[in-house]
Amino acid sequence: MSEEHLFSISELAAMFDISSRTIRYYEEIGMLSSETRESLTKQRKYTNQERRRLKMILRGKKLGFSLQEIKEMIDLYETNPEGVEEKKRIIEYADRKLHEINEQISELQILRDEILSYKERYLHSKELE
Amino acid sequence: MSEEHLFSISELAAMFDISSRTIRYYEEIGMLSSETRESLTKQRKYTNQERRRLKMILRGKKLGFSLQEIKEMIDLYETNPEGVEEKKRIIEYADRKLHEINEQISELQILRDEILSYKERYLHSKELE
DNA sequence: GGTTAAGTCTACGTTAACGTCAACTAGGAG
DNA sequence: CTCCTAGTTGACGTTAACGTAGACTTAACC
Repeated sequence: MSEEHLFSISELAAMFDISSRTIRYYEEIGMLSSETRESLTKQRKYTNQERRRLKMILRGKKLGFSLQEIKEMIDLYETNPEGVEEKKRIIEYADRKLHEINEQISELQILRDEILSYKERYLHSKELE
Repeated sequence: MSEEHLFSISELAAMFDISSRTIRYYEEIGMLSSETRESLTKQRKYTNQERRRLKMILRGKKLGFSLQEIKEMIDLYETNPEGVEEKKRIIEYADRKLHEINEQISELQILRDEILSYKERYLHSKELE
């Protein structure tokens, strides 16, 4: 519809501060598709859709998930399921992930509080100043 | 002081559901010390202190930190610093980590909300039932 | 006293997630 | 036409975080 801007590989790389190789690697393992190749040049072109996908991947990485886990999540996210069985499977997967994430959040909060109280104890020991 | 129970390597491994090799590896790279070796047998023995250290390492891993990052944090945690300069350095490090952790928490919350709303949309599409 | 269990050390193997390099192509800029 | 830039496809290299296998020791059990 809209005049969709297409990104080159190095544009995307610069945008997210990663290497082109990384992007090609994600394609290699099926996490990104460069549907749109400049037919003559064979150069990869990325849509906004693909850019968002990449962003999701990188967020996942920042959160400590492996590329495989991220792939599962995104694939699920983009599949629309056939039949009740698969729907159930997806819901269960989502619930498992939600549980994981909640645990991760509360452990991070604990860690944060530990660091905070450590820092406080630390600031109040003025022997050296 | 107290009759401290000493753990064997496989006790610890079972306790945290990891391999003995993993524990030896952590020692190899200086993240764990088996101070106390059974002098005759040369077998590693771990104190409660070491057990807690291991627990911290595994928590760090669950949260997506690399062993190196975890090492830095724990080392800092267990160092008591010499001089004002080092104190400042440690406080700054703590603040950076706190910032990182807060970001990670809020990104996880966003991810959680996304999954939740995805799941909701999903549950309310009854076409297939 | 022979076997089994638990541990030790050395050392090579493995997987994920890229880095790096070489050889090639296609499109402008001068 | 020549050079430069940006991109392409192999293919081999690298690092973290262990796995695995072999050869040996010590304690324990029958």
